[in-house]
Amino acid sequence: MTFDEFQQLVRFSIQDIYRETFAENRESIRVKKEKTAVKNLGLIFDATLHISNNKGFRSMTMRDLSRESGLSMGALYAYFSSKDKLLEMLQHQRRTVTRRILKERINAETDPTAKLRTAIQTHLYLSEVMQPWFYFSYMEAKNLKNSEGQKAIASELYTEKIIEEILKQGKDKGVFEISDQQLTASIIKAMIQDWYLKRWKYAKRNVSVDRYARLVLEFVEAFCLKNHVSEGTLL
Amino acid sequence: MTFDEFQQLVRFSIQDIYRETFAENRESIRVKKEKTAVKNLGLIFDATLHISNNKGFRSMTMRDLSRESGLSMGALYAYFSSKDKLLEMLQHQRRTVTRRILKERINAETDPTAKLRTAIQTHLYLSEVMQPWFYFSYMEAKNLKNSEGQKAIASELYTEKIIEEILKQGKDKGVFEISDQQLTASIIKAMIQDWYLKRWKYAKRNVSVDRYARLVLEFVEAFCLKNHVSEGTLL
DNA sequence: GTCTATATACGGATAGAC
DNA sequence: GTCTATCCGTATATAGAC
Repeated sequence: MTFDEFQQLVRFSIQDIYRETFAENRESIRVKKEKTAVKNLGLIFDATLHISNNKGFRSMTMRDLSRESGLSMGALYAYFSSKDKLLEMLQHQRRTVTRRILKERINAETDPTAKLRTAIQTHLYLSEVMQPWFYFSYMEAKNLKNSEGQKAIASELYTEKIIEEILKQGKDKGVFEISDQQLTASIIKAMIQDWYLKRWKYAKRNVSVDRYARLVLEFVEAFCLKNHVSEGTLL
Repeated sequence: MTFDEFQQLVRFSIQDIYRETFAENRESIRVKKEKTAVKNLGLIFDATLHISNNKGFRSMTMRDLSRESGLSMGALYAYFSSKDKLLEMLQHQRRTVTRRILKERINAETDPTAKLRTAIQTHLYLSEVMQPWFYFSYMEAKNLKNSEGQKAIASELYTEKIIEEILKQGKDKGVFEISDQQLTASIIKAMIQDWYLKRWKYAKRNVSVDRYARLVLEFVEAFCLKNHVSEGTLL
């Protein structure tokens, strides 16, 4: 699977996220006309991610957000009740979408090597489409209050657990040779995360997501595959 | 080299950092008695790292810092002229120490495999001793203003460059088999960083830094070493 | 539905006593 | 060298006009 194929296959757009957000928050959002609401949620989210990812969510003032989104302070509060709620909404949407698509794609595969490859690629491709969201989620996770903070931790462990399970299956079937699935899964996750955490670096160097994915897979393959012969088996 | 050996070998303590900070900022620090100043810088840095790493530097108020450090607001400003300057001091010290020790340890080795092993271990061990500092540096990098922001980026690229150079040497000597040193170095760096970025996770699971280092080395070895035979060569 | 204007509080920084 | 008290700008959030 390449990034292009992924996009054709999954066919989801950031627009869908705005629509979904509106649907899930009909009660609290004071604007009732869907078309307006979805459009403005888009402006708000885009502006929030843009400003926050440059100087931090806490440093972004409501005046900043008002200026960049083109909506007045008053109008902004028709979409969320507080700045913290806005943070929660962004975090929630990112989590929901990730889980749904990851699950969907991995379940489409059967054998461990294919599952592992798909998990890694899908996660990378997803983070490519939603890079600002993933970066934001990671960087602002610790700024969340209690219950939301718990969800952020759970989310971090969620994808790791998925990889761990796949490694375990492969080990049981005798395909993988690993001593510690959990730690191995953690490290694989770290490699995946670097893609959206250091996006600026890779962009500057013209490293495409496909090239990055290939190298991660080569790394993982070299480490996990039994009787690994140079390359190709996992790719 | 194990973590214990590293500590014996390097013999540096966080106390040294406080002393160094005082020495480098004699002019701007209004407190002139070394003993008092070093003690209070310790209290200030510890409190800043503790609070910031839990809810972000921007969210930490001077009142928070005053409470946790045990110094009054007025006293705090005898050690730095503004909250931003405090951020800069922390970033600067972390960078300086890292560079000095990394350079020192790597230059002590000659052949590429030993250099690579030492680079990875030293970085991990350093980040173990100074975990709060490394975490802070990473998370607050984007909150820095222009010139300091540039330094943060340069610092990110610095260690990566070190690894890249080692990989290149090894490739030239025919020891490593890698197609893209730069991207490989990036990924190795990502694995190293995960150790201090997800410290809470590894602590909870009782993963020691030695165990983590071993796995990273196994990963790297599996990928880089020519005619890799199961294990042992790089370890 | 969206705007402007403003209430209210909180944060960084300092003055001046001890 | 350190403290308390306070100044003043700025931030979030809302009231009320349009």
